[in-house]
Amino acid sequence: MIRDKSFTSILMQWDKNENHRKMPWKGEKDPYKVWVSEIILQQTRVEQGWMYYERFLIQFPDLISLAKAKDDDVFKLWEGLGYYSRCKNLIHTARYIYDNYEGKFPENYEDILSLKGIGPYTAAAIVSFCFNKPYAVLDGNVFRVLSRISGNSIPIDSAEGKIWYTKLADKLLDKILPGKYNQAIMDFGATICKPMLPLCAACPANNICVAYDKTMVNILPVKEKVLKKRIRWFSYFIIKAEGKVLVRKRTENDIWQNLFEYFLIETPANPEWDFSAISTLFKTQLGINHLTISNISVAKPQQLTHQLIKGYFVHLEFSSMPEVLKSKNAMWLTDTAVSNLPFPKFINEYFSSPKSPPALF
DNA sequence: AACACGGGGAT
DNA sequence: ATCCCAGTGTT
Repeated sequence: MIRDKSFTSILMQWDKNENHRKMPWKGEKDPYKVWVSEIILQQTRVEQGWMYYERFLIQFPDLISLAKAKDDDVFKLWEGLGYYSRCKNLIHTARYIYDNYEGKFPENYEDILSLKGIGPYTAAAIVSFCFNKPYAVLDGNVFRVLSRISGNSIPIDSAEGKIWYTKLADKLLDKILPGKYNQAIMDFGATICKPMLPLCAACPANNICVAYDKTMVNILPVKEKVLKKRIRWFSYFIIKAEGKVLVRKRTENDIWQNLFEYFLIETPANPEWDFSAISTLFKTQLGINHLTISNISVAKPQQLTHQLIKGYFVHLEFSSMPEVLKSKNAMWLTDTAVSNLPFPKFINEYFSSPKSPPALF
């Protein structure tokens, strides 16, 4: 077992003298801003979230402005950041605090933990950073640092591991300066005790680090869960009629919930569309005699955490809006209206990347 | 307890 | 290719 006190004092000493990491939200005490930063940073690299944080606070500088915002405007700011349920919960919780706490962010750990989108990590971060309360954060950085200094190979994603690391984190927390300590251990994990190629030779804690002593640094922390992946085939039909295009909001319980998309046909395998097959499909399904396919492109595949999305983009032109395409969430919109809506990267990529020449069959 | 949820950067 | 990132909600 490691000598608890020494790690804490080593870390605080390192933070005071050698930690030069700077971030826009560091030292922030406004719980609204800290909350926004922590939600943005969930499972997201600091560098990736940085600009999103700054843009978010310009448009929604306080909780009131967020509570009164339109959903799609907030999602537009979140566009491209991923994990869109974070955005949904952010809106929901802003309105909840506005309605139930008179717009003032709660300061009690349990109250904060009960809010949608806020789990143990984010609640601990908010109360320690803003109110200096003694709650230890436990994120990917902390798991890694604690696993290595203790030399523990219990999987960090097992139930047993979570309990064990929670206890150790609570024990090592600096109870006088919990906010400083929490910030320090995450900075330390991000800059010294990195996942790959950690800077062990320069590490101020290498003399008490069990993993370093036993040359186990490269195998810790241990994870037990293996990611399952699947391929999905999305064929998008960009259907235009009377100067407008068919768009719908993704409301189903699936990826990209609350983002928008074009008319989608998902197939269990590569559909290998060609002009004739698509024409037949639409003529039979829609009872339409005439349609024009102006273009078919192969989509750039997109790798998500559990899924690989592949597919096609097909442009169709109708002389008038087909009745059968007026479904529940479907809307016919102008290009201007469409440009203000949030879309998945899979779709934005298609429109932003040069397609010369179009990848035809 | 197991699983889904995005996108990007490093190795 | 693979891993992992200032995790959380759902089933």
